[in-house]
Amino acid sequence: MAEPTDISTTGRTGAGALAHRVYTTVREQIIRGQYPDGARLGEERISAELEVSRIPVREALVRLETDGFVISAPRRSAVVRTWDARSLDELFDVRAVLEPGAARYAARAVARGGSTVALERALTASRDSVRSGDAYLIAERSAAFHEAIVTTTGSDLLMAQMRAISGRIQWLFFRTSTLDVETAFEDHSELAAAIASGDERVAEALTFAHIELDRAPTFAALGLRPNLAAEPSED
Amino acid sequence: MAEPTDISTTGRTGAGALAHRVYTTVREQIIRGQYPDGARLGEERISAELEVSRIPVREALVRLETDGFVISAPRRSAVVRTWDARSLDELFDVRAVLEPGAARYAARAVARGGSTVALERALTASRDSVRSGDAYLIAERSAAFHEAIVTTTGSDLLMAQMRAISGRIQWLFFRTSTLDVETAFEDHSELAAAIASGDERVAEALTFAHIELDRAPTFAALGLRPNLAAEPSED
DNA sequence: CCTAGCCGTTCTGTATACAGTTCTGGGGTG
DNA sequence: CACCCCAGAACTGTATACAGAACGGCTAGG
Repeated sequence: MAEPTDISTTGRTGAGALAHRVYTTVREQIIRGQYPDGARLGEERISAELEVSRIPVREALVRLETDGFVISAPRRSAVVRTWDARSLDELFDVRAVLEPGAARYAARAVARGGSTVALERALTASRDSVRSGDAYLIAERSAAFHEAIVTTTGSDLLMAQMRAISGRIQWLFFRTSTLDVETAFEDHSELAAAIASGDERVAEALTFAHIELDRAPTFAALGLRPNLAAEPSED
Repeated sequence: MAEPTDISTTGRTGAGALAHRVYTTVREQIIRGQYPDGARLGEERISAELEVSRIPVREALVRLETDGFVISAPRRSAVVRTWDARSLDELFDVRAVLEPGAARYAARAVARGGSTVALERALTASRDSVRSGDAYLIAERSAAFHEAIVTTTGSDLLMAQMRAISGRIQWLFFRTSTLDVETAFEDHSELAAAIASGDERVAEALTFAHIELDRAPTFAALGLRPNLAAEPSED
């Protein structure tokens, strides 16, 4: 069963299908690291590769920019985004704000009779991916689980906010797939249970901890150092 | 002193200027309520009115959709968004998650030596707008103040998250300009002081209270009832 | 050998054109 | 009188075309 691709155009052939296909293709290639960091993504080249005109490519590039995969300046080619410690810290900061709050609302929604099927399905899919050992799939499903938490809140707007960073999260998970995926899955399992229990504070706290405890290992795996402006650096 | 319009294209003539102009124009018209709710925004009609081709109009409509001003389905004209109690509640939910967190990071940034000039400037501009009595200006400056809190964090990503809902906030402020703007300004003043003091918890708590205490009056001013799913409705 | 300025190439920004789909109004029928 | 069907109109999705700006290499000068 094809899950709705949320974005304006579903996967079916027809309206917006081309832009969507371009978006999906380039997005996966970037996540997989097929393009070197900072690679230029000329509209014409992409349109030639995927055999569409430049119009759908333009629309895809706009979405890729809002998703943080490329950076584009006026009159200049879009380039694959390069990540530094600061951007990564910002991502964790936003996650630390958004996801715990979402978990809180999710628990509240469950306590009020909301469904947890999305959460359970995402957890199951995540478990299967771990067993498969496919790093890309694991990253995709893991990011999808975090999205499912927000889905459980039932808020479209919160979901939109989450989607805005979900791509970055998936990218991150793929790049840090050397980390212990088993433990990560157990964390997710606990998290889902907490939300399903309906306890807002536990769900919120656990989500916050899950994210913050992942910050240091992620930086380590990427060979970066957290930009803790707290300690005055002696540069 | 033209403040940088943040988005890819600055206000200056040149690249992206047309799309930006279309975006700004239509956006203001929607906020001011020039279009009836649900009005259809045909690409061709807009392009004719503003004397540009459909291409910049398309790009503007995409941005207007992400900002929540219009809703568009494939092969159908974009329509001005109609707001209901649920969407409004979702907006307040997201604000209650995002803005307190932002205030916390803002206070932290200040405590670590970050600048508060953006905050102070926004506060001053807000005060001036209140004195002017121009409802649109008040709404604009008030929304800008909330953005300034996020600016103070120094996080581009957090700022992007805030911008995604900033338009909705401005729309809301304009529609509820019957509320006591003096009190709102005093709230903002307190908020700025709390952030400037560098106390994370106070800044966070005050922001949360400011938002939540505004929820009920906003609904009342719009003639809606909060969608408190807590109480089982007898429909 | 290195640096600065100029020119060609490449690419984006925008306009125009066409095909397919959706909406709307009128006419016909139960 | 109400409902359904159909044809024309309107609109979006996509392709192609052209103008102007940015980038890269080449040449000239120190």
